[in-house]
Amino acid sequence: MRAKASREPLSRERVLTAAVALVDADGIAALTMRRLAANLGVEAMSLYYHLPGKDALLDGLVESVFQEIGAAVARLGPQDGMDWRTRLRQRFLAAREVMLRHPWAPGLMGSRPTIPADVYAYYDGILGTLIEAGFSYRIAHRALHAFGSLPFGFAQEIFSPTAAGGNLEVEVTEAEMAAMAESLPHLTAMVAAEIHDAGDPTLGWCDSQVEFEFTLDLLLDGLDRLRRTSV
Amino acid sequence: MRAKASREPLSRERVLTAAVALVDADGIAALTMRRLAANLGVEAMSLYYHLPGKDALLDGLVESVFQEIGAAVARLGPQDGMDWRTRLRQRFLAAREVMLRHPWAPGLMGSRPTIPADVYAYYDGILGTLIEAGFSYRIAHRALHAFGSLPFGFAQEIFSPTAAGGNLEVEVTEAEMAAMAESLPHLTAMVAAEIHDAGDPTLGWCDSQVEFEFTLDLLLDGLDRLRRTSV
DNA sequence: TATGATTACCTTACGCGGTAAGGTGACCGA
DNA sequence: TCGGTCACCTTACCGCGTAAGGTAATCATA
Repeated sequence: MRAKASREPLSRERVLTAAVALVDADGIAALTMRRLAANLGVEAMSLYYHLPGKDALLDGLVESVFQEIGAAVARLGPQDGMDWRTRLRQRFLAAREVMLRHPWAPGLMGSRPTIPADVYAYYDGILGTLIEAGFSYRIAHRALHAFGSLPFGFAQEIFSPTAAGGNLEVEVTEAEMAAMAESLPHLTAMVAAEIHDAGDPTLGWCDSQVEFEFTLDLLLDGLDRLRRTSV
Repeated sequence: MRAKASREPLSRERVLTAAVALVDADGIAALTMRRLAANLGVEAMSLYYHLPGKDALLDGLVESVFQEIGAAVARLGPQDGMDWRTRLRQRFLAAREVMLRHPWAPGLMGSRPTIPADVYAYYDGILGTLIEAGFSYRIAHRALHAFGSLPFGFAQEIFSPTAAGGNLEVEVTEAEMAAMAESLPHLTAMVAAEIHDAGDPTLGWCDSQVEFEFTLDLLLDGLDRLRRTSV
């Protein structure tokens, strides 16, 4: 603790923390060098002393999220006795909780051209679990692909209203409803059958915890069956 | 055919066609109003007569891709005799061929806040196939979510090098390789076991036709099993 | 045939974005 | 004491999307 720290000096870490806070609060579009600097009580160009540029800032954001996932997974503790399904399930669900705190993360990750080093380590752990469970490398490799974005705690929905903060509330008149029922008979029937009474606003469009776990288990079941038949 | 068309007039369609061509050639980042206009032999502001703005242009790009998918699916012809699995499989694979022609499309779709109307119609067809096959609306609904991006012909990979045209060729020294083997034992073992000798450059990272079909069949198998047991 | 409206495109200009270049003062080891 | 490094700032540039308004050709109508 400094005696008279008239202002705490900047650092890559402080910049990234502020950036995460800014994006959590106002969305990814609000993240500009000038605005981030202002939030830190500094001029825009000062950020360049700690980060090479905007791209590095975005990469740093992704890095932060993965560190948060890493910490969440670490908090699960040792999982020696568990079977592979439970272990992967816990991992993915832990990651999901992190993503729910940062709805902008999926979209950002998808738009980044580089893969953070942490991700490789993360995947290595998943792969280790699969191999240990008796999967061949070939099947394990395909399993990783099949999982897609589940290891990161979200099911990738193509159009995620959260991305741009768009309003989900679409106003539908009665006439439009009737037209919809005609042109989209199955969808309207499904909505009617499900009613799908709102509730938990989660990640993407309609991506609730239930959907997430359904997909997860569907894949885990299928893989387990493969494992038992083909060794 | 006009007698002396000194210059074919612009139109929303012509603009979108040029935009698709531009993005196919130079990537999504190269799509600016000025550059697109220049390609059409016109000033930037002239585009605004045919499109409200850049967002509408991007929406138009997505729309174009979906129309291409629609056309590809239509070319499959009537599928009356087929079972549901084959029908969905054909649909998804047809969509995939379109996506392979436009590698920028997945990323663009993911970043758009709105859902084109065509998509609803497309999903309605898929849903109809599922219901006809005997699925309940509940399971069919979950199946739609489980499919994720497969109906659009791509498996969503989190980090797609195609998005920003990043170079995949990572140079790895021998020392780095050794360090990797230590920190990522399973991944290096898998790569060694698979060798995975390059070949077909497709959509995302390592997303080859084989991976795509593996995931697809894994989900279809799992759903079929659900269908037989629960109904 | 004259004229006013409409169409399709252009000119100018603004604010905001990232960032290159180069300063400036505080601190620090020699 | 004094050069050097550190941490931050000032200024400026270019490219972006686009608001506001202009203009020439075309067309409908009287």
